Amino acid sequence: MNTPEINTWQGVQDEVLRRIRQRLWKPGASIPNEADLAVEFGCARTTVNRALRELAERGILERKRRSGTRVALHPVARAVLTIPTVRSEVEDSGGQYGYRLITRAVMAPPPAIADALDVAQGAQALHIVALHRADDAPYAIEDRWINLTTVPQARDVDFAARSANEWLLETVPYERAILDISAATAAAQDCDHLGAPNQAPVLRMARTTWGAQGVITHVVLTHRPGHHIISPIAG
Amino acid sequence: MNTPEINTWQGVQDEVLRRIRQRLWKPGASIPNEADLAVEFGCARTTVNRALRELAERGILERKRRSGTRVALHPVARAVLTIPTVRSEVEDSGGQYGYRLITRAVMAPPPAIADALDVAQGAQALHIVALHRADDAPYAIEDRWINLTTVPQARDVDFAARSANEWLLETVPYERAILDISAATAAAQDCDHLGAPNQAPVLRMARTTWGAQGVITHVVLTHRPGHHIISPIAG
DNA sequence: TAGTGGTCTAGACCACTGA
DNA sequence: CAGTGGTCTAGACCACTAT
Repeated sequence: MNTPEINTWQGVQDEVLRRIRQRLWKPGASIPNEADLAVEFGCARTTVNRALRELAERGILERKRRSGTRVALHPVARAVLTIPTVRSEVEDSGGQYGYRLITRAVMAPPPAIADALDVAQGAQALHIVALHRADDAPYAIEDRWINLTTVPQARDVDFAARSANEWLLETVPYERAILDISAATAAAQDCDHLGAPNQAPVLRMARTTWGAQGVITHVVLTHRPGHHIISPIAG
Repeated sequence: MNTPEINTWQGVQDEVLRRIRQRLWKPGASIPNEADLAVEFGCARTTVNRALRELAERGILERKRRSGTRVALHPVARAVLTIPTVRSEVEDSGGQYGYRLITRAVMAPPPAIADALDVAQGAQALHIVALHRADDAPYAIEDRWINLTTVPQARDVDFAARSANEWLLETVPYERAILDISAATAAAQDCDHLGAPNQAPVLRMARTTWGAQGVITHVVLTHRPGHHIISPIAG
């Protein structure tokens, strides 16, 4: 059997995926080592390595030194959520974006927020509530606390025209964040702003963001009822 | 100024990230080309390439042939949600997993489901409702439709002991899927099974899965009230 | 200890694309 | 047309780990 040469990493990856999907290589089973595959495909080991490394990162293969490469028994599906700014989320779906500041105040946050911001109880922080609109309809409410210890310059910014998110992205480099998605019943005040019926179920996305100095901000986005987060899952 | 040699791709990546975060390389600005960086760091261009390629995949850099590499102006944050089986989700958090089949029937799905499954209106499909438990408390309700055209062997499986998800993962190779997260009010029946108060807000995760032959299954997981999806966001 | 994947190197050719 | 990133190659050494 004369297999034609496969000498691109994409080609190798496709062929490996095919063998896995057609169960020529079964879940849990070992596959040939890189050197052997390189010989079989007629390419360099580097090329095989790149193909297999990516599949391992996707969770489709499991690799260990010395013991070799196996087809993952229970591949863990991964959904990559892109978290755009609300502005680009609205504009990318063809809507007209609008922004309105509702309140802005320097005050001591409630204990749960102080905890999330990693500041002392009673210390002051900047609290911002704003409404995002799409095509003149309410889209989401942003309830944000900014840590004035790590981002002191926020004290001098009025966020009347621009969302704090965009300002922060440009001003303060962040290193990592945590996203927390949950369902909740819209508070009476939120219903007002969102024009939603009382007690409507809404999607909440809370995000805490860290920079080099510590927590930068904690924000809760409450979307209008009926909002969906849709994302592809790689196979 | 004698920069010490950086000759690992991780080292190059760290150094590049440092320069971006410290604004030595500003958002939107071009950075030196691969060959120059390789000379500066005292390593091979391949090494620089791997470091920069990964940063581009993460959305931190934007690369184009001929015009070079720039620091992304609006880096798009990405959250990688791992979608485990409910079993491992429960067990990994230290709980005791339980499963109970509620109903199993071959029947014609409602139009919306027939559409999602990509089968003709009136065609039969396998409908399964099951309850997942954690430590003897209800955890989530699974409402699943399986396409009997693409997965005919499901007709002969009773899903009394094992969740359909686990059976499908082992039996039918899938190629891609779409995830849809939303908030809803628990239906009266769901409240019964989940032991939840009426009208409680719940998180819904709907998933449609494709294999080589077309749609395999469409499943809606309704989590108990108070469920959170938590995920890191890479910076 | 030996076999596997992880990585680096130096060089090469190619594909794309802006000037 | 020329400069950039994208990729492949052949070879090498190393880190880890099952035996």
